[in-house]
Amino acid sequence: MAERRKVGNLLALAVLAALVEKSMHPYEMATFLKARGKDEDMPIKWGSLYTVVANLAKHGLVEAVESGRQGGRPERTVYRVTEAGRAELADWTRELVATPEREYPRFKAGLSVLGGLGPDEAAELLRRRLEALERGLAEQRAALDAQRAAVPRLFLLESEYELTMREAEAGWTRRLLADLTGGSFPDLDEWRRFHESGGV
Amino acid sequence: MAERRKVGNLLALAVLAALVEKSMHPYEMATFLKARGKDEDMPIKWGSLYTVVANLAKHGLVEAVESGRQGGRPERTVYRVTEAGRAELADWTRELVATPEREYPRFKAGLSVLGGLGPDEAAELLRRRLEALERGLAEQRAALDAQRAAVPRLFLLESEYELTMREAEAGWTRRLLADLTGGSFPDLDEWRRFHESGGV
DNA sequence: GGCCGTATACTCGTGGGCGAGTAAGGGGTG
DNA sequence: CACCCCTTACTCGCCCACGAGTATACGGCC
Repeated sequence: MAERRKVGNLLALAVLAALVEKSMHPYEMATFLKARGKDEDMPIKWGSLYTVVANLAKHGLVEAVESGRQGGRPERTVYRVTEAGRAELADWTRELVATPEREYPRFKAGLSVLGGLGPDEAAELLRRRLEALERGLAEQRAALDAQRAAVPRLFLLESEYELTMREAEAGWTRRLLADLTGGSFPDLDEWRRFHESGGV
Repeated sequence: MAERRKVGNLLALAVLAALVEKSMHPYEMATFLKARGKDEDMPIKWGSLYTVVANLAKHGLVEAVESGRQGGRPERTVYRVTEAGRAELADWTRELVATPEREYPRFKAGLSVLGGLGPDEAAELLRRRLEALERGLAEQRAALDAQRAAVPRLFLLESEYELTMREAEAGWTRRLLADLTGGSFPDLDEWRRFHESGGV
């Protein structure tokens, strides 16, 4: 296949996107990306920033442009995105948007081992999840509405998307819970018996 | 905070769940888990299996029970789950089910840098995603229906959940696409102009 | 009966990710 | 004017994940 991405960490995507707007030194990227709230969109670990920038440089996607020092502060290296970097950013974006990838949410892993617990505990856990989910939803909805006035929709797509997905999850959980407590879940007794005998 | 999980890799969760059913040696776990299709539920890399089992052993969650050889084959070490292992499995399951965690689907990352592309290309990419999504949905629905007859619902929850989420994603994408092509997306012209001037 | 492909069963090296550590300037306060 | 803490700006080193490699045996086919 088309050889794997030179730098796979999504933090690299954020860095490229930032450098397209303006050249920066790493620490500035961090504040810039935090201000933009990009760390809400991707699993960003700031400890990886310098490694990632170095890797981008190694592969010619960014390049050092200036390396001055101000006062006695540690030296700062300002980076600029290269043509190859722009191309990589565009290509990567295309891939991320056009190609749905198999995702592995942790909840799915949890569901797949849920049988090990009893049905009553399972229901209780789902209730807890649903509550947390609904609290979060209220917050997200409020935050989105607040931003709608100030920010163009283009920059709210991620939040819109996440909100929609969370709503779907809450809906599914609510239905499952109803089946479980309403008794319309099949083989409930078998599950309970199996667990009470094989369990702890 | 309650100190991080001893072994964090989700493959460890699958291994624990397998060993609760019966003691096994690592290679057998792999075939067992593949047969159960657990690699659909979690991002499992088989290259990590031996590392993960060793780590579980190191932390006392599983223990070696027998280490014989059959014929001239390489030595096989059979592992059994310990009491601590059972407890960890139950606790981990509870956490995964009851606590919604902030997830970072790659599509979200893609959306967050979509502005870098023009609106026309964006629409085209979304169209491609939607098509792929719908193809996948048809398959998943068929597979689920086929299993409904043979497998208790308890073991189909992960698939049900995933199906629901994918449907929600397809729905959102479809609506966004309609807004984009129907002209009801705000600031479309600004976006286009910005891109045509600042772009390549 | 010899050959080959596939299943069995691991081993190992590298490379990246990430947390924790470091160190100097600035500015506010008593 | 001395102290201290927060911000700026990185550096380092461990550890784990994972891909690629290895080695034997069994079964089937010609």
